[in-house]
Amino acid sequence: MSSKATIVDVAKECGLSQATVARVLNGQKEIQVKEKTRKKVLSAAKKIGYERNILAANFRRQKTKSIAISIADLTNPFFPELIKGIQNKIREYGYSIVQLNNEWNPKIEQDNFKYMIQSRVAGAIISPSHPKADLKVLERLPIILLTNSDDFSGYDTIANDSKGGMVLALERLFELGHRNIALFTGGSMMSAGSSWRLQIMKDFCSNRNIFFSEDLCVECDMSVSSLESFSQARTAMRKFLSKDTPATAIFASNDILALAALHVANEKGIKVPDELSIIGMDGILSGEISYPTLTTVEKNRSQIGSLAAKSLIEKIEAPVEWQTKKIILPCKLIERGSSGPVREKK
Amino acid sequence: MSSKATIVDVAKECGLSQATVARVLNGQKEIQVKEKTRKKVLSAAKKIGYERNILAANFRRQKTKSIAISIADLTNPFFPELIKGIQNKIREYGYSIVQLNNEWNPKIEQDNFKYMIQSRVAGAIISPSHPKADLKVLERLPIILLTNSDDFSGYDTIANDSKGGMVLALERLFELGHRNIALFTGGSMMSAGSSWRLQIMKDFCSNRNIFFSEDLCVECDMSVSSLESFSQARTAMRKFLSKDTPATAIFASNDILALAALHVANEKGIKVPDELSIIGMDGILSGEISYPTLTTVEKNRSQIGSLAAKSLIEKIEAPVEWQTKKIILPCKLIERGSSGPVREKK
DNA sequence: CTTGATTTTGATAACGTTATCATTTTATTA
DNA sequence: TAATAAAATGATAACGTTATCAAAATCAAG
Repeated sequence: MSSKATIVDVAKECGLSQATVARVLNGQKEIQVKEKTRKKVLSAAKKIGYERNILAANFRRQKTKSIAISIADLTNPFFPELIKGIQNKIREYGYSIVQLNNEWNPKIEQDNFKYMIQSRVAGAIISPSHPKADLKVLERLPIILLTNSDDFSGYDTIANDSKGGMVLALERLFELGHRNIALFTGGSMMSAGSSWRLQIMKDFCSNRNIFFSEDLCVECDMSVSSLESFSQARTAMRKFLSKDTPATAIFASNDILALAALHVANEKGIKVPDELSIIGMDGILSGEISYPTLTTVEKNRSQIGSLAAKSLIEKIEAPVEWQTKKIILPCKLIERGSSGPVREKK
Repeated sequence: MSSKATIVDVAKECGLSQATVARVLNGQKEIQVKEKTRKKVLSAAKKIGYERNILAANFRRQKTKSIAISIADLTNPFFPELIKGIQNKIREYGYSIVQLNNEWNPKIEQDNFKYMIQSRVAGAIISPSHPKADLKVLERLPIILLTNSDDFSGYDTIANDSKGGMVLALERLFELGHRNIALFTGGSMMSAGSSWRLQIMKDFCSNRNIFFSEDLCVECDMSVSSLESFSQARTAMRKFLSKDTPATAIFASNDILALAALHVANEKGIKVPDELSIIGMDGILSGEISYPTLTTVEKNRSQIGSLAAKSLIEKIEAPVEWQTKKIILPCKLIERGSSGPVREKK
């Protein structure tokens, strides 16, 4: 009986009607109930050990206060902070999180979408794991996508301005005197071969009239575990160095790649930043504790999470019409130990 | 109407009874229904776009297929892999995850426990954020604790053998010729001042008749963000070095501390491992990509997650009696770049 | 065929809350 | 104080499934 007490039992206990008891106990706005009866109900509830049955409440309302988070891989250092941001925000509104990973598997991702619908989550924050993710199933569900890919026009999206961030890094390197900048990109299913990065690089170099060739460009796969892409990137870096390209700086499209480059540089006795500057992108923990610490273009994941959550809840609770929003947050260049002015080589 | 079709509608559509339709659609064991009617139902369901209402099903059964995960801080590098392990296991059984963080706040933790009860999760995997966490609320709920603290006797627990792991590291250092080993401990609310580590250290040294003094012992707070404890540990390391203690090796009770020591060593031009060996504990990503890479006593978080999930599901679905289990998994010493034989100083 | 056992289907009552009214009590005003 | 408005409470019908039992259809064996 301990966990089975219902509002009916409470009503019996305190001699009030079920309806009144419900009004006191269902945590809604504190409307129309006398202080005296409220106390009566509360003490009766406590006495018989009543615990609210959220299952029944959700069922009756035909909606939950859960929001789903769909991502590829939680061990990607990008996500935990993001989720933390989401969590801290939604706690204020009384929502909770259903965590759905798909391990880059489109089938699982699709199943997760279906689950969202069937379990009547209130909304979802989705980091699509491939560009053609089929969101049609989610038609009526309020969702926010974490992407700035053009493949998802018509949806609400939040993401950092990766392009702007990249330019930020390149400009700073230019300012520091670097005229031979290599580009390390992490292609993934989402970024369609990173071609836009290459384009930005080309534009940047031709605008400033500095040298660039495809030899300065290294590509690695990111649709794998962080460790694996680190390993791939190290191999790529070694190969890159063996070609003796005259780069004085490297811009890497994420911190894992940058740290791999840094690692190999340390290994080969190349002084960073004196002989080689390295700038990454993301702002993960490992970059803050590496030696030297990694200069990076930070994406404020906590802020993205928080904004995504806020936006989503607004959308969920929006009375009628909702204007599709695309939020693009600026990146921030964080200068740490791995970048500096260009110097004469050796 | 699109998302509102119920089994009653499906029944009407195919001219069968509600009960029969339910039998086909509720995903239970495929018992007693003719292939012909099954097909009829399925096609009718598809035709009118029926989506199962898990809310109603859960309500009627008075139970869910969700399991809660309660941890302090998702951005602690320890957890994402753990959760991944859990997720991969429970997917097989059709369960999903409700993610509850408490930011080391006992009040939030307690609220989360209450939420678990009220929302009728099937079970929970809990990493208690302080030793006196009040688990009485969870009385009837199947739970598995991720701890090997003595404060939780009577509960099912799974954890790594930290003590054994520590001895593993010390023994290896001894083998490598180290006779002056410093101890960096990360105290947290959970480990009650790390006194047991100190005890092990003392025992180890006296058994092998090597020098140890409390001067070789450094303590930092871990109940904060990883970055913050990294910073604290760096300060502690600098102070430690300034005392010119003759340590040739450091054992740190977690990787963040070890990486902080490594960082400062790099900074001061101390060659690791030639002049100083460093061994950490946990096996986080940052230690795999640092320079040099970090030797560490690995806790297999993915395995713990997977075992915890398996155990929990067994417990949930156990017919009657359940024998309390305490699982302690051995740690594994992973030798990487930060440890080596002792050498003459300078 | 008939009988009895077995499989398949049907009818219907829950599950515990919230929502909608109707009713009673209390407060306000003339 | 009566009349009216407002606030507080009560009665009761859903919500969409699953579980239980009863009824019908099918099968097996004599």
